[in-house]
Amino acid sequence: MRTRVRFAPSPTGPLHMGGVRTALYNYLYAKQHGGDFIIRIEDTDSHRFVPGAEKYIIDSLRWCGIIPDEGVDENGNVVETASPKHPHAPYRQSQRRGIYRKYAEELVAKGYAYYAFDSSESLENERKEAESKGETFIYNYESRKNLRNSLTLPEEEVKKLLQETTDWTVRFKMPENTVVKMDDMIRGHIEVNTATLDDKVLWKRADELPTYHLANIVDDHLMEITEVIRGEEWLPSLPLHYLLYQAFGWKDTQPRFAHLPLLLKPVGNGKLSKRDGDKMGFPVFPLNWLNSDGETYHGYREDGYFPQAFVNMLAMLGWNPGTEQELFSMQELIDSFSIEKVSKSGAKFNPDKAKWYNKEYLRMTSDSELAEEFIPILDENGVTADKEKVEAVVALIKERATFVKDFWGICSYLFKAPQEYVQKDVDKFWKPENVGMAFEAMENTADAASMEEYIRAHEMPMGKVMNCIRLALTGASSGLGIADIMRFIGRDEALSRLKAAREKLG
RNA sequence: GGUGGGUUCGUAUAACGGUUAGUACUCAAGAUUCUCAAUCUUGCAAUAUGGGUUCGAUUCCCGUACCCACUACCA
Repeated sequence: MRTRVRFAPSPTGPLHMGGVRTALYNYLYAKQHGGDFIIRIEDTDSHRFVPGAEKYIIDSLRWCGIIPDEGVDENGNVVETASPKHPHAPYRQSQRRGIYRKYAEELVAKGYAYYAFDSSESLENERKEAESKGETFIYNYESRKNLRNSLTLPEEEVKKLLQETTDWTVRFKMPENTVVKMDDMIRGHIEVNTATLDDKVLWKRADELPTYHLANIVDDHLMEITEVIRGEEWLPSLPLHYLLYQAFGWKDTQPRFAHLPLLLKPVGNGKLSKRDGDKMGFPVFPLNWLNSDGETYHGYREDGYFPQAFVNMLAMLGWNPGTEQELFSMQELIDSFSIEKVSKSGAKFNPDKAKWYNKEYLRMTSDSELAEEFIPILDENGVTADKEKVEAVVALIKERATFVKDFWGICSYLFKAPQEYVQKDVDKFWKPENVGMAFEAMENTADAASMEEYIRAHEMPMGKVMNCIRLALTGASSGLGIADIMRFIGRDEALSRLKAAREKLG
């Protein structure tokens, strides 16, 4: 049987990095098994729909190199009409609404579900009432006996209500006392007694849409999904899903399940939320996202991360191959991924490690590619330089940077004379005797190499003289080697910077 | 509250019941260099807790503590 997995996001906002990781693990699993990775948009909650979220999700996955085989076309659009490549279209549940009702009614006919006529207000009242007594209201085998549904109302009235009202739902008739035995690819065997579960709504007449549970099971079945890999927040509804497969008689083709651990905040307790990023200065989202109230949330892409670094970091958050390898290309991830080695506990996200990954990828990127990314930044700073020269600069500085955007700050003095000098360094190195020696050494030599020889030959203090020169050339006493700097700016420019410094600093 | 899941250095994790409990990030020190960064070396630092099973438990079982999720006509 061909492996088919799906990523089924809800377009209720930007996809955060935890969601990207879920998609990634699905993708890796599919590719490793030579199967299909499918995208399905679960937009059965019309109230929470956020415009742009669907496109954001697909764009994010594309940026990460997570390309769906089915559900989304080459242009990044969700497929709406069936074709050989996308036989299960449409892939948006709101556009599949016609198919779910009959499945809901099939369950009612078989006695696995029933019609419920309680209004949301009356249920709200039940909840409040229970709460005031310190109890929790649950719609289950006990309470349904006293509520308005097709189990309690006379058949005549049920028929009438079904036809004349639109405020009813189909609820799953949770067995009263049955142990559901389940298996999870990550967590192993799990058992739950149905006595603690409630009668979940499966389908709503009001908008003629299924809820997550029904849509999910029906679509996974119709789309021939073989493994469901999703977040841990779904583990509590796994018994319901098992029971639904059983009720439909789809037990033999039921997918296997894997529930991924959550991504947690770097410090403190709780799961990673979009606010954490702003508070602690790291992105939570793959791409920038502009909120409806004008607020922008940072994305890894815009903050300067390489998509491969982001993906690599994400892959290692909750999974590792059991070896000491940390750097993986997408293909290597595909080859070595295994769902059994995914850890069971939530992982605190570590922003430092994310930066480390980017630094490693920066080093692995060729000077030529980095130069191409750097040239526009040089442009912005009013510098035009030919690519060959930029490549040479990049080669010198790439080990000192984490992001390409760091480059300018590290090497601007190779293109422009410093406008100001770091006071602390001035105090330390700009002393009359040092300045005198610096001038003597530079004026009497033609290049950096001979200058260094001269300093040595005349037994001048190398550190003091060089740092004095560096201060004049770069504006600070830290940075590249003097020889490297002078190779780029030339001896004459160096001398003129020395003179300029003497004018400004005395 | 109830149900389910989880718990190895600060963080991510490794260790098919037998290891001086390993690695990476962070941090600190040293080496190196004209400075800084990089690099190299070294160091700090963990099996939540109490029982049990076993010759032997980080690993298996039970209790406790703590953390997380779920408990909607949301996903």
